[in-house]
Amino acid sequence: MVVYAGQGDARRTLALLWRTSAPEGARTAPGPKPALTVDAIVDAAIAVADAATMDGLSMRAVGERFGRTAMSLYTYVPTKRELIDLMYDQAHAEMPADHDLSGGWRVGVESWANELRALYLRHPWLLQVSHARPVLGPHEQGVLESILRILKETGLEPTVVRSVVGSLFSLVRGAARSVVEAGSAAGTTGTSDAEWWALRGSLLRQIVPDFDRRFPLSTRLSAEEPQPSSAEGTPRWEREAREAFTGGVNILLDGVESRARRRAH
Amino acid sequence: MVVYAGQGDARRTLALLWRTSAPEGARTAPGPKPALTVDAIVDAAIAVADAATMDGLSMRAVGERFGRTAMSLYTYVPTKRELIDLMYDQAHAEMPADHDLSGGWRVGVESWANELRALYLRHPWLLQVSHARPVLGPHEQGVLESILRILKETGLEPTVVRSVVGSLFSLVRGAARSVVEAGSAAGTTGTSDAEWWALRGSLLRQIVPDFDRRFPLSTRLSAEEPQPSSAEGTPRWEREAREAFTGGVNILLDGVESRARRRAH
DNA sequence: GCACAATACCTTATCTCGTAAGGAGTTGCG
DNA sequence: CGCAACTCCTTACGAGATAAGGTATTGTGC
Repeated sequence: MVVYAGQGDARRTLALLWRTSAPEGARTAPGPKPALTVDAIVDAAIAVADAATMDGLSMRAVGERFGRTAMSLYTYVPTKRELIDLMYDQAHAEMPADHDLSGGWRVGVESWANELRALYLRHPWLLQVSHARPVLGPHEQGVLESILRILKETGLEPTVVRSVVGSLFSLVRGAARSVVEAGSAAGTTGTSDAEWWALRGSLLRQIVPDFDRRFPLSTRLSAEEPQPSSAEGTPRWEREAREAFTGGVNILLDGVESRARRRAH
Repeated sequence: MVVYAGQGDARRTLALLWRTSAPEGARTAPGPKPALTVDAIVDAAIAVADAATMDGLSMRAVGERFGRTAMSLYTYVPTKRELIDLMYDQAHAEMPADHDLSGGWRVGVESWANELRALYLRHPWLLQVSHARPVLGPHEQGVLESILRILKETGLEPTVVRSVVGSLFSLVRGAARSVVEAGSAAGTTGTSDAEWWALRGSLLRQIVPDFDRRFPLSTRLSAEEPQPSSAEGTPRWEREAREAFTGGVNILLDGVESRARRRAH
């Protein structure tokens, strides 16, 4: 009845994350065998969140995937929060464990970043997982270890590595966020993104007639966007967002490279 | 009864954001005068969110600040979502409009980034505002205009400017996020951050005995953290986080500078 | 001054959530 | 066989957003 706040929770959560509960097949406890597994529940929850966004993720919805009630899940998972932590970590399992370093660390970093970005785009709800505390699960940890393995090649000192890793995570999350936002904005109203922006723009101009005067640089910047007439393949904003992202990563890596060179005489 | 989804909402929201409703004092409508204003409600909501985090932000809680019911707010604001958008934009009004450029663009960018980071730390709930669609309010726009004014000095082409701006926002948000997380993690359990990490670490080592072997680089990196024995002033993680942030910004700006130089022959 | 209509605010009700409490059926072990 | 552990269910509660509709207030036209 009493919830062991903090300590007890942390231990239980960590045990779940690292799946250190089942002692390898030996089942000697009475009572019905569990019909579900934590893994199955986590997968189902991920499917729900992928399909219906984070708002649609309710314990009832997850339970329904198994023809069960919401309450049945509480046998496997203490609260919804822990379930979300598990989902978060599980999603990171999709990242490849090893990165090809034959092309040099710079190529490695770029591919790591692109893969992480793609992961976030596949599971946009990841961006809404509010890390009130670090998750510390195996797969999240694996992603960290991956980038460290790549950056080891640079020979940079730990302080710089920490900065770079943090910056890379920020860039990836930020980039993914803006794509997801643009996509969902377009998706909600049913209009294409071009239409949506046009509508939004004309509305803005209508409501704020002196916009151009008040924000000349913003206006100029968006006016200077390349406007390819063709509308084939991936949407324009998606390509643009990707370019802005790789551009940002590249600028950062320029900085990293100059430091690495400086260090190596 | 029918909500004009998308279009109607967008217009109403934009009108609220830019406060283009009151025609300057001329009130000729019958009925009781409004006792509240949108501004007052937004300020109250910000106060609630500052004090009680985003979870504590309920329409009831905001209404109570005026001795009113939750429903009374709906006269001023269509839904909670719009209220949050208004809060988001209003908070950005705290950013200074002009930045001193006498120290050069590099100093300007750094101070802009630091101020934005400080804003996020003052209002951590900003990080939880899920931009299902861009807000496009005047103050958010002002912040964008500010950084563009600073970056204009670099003379870089628009594509690069876009990348840099996006990267800066990502870095700031990411950095703020990690500080907020660390702080709330320490705050929730009542333990200090040092204790919290120690506890977490020993728990991890207990539950995952082969952690060091599986994640050698992560282990080494955190072992190499500077461990000042003194515990005075700001917490260690806070200073560290700040250093990692300014470090990241600096690395990025190194990249920007090299491009700016390259461009200027 | 008075009826009317617009308006602000309230009460009530609905629906959705997470999850506490307390069964009821299931199953391995002594 | 009976106990005890275990899974899953029904029911219930309280909190939240917000729809519907009622009531009181107040400026305008007669």
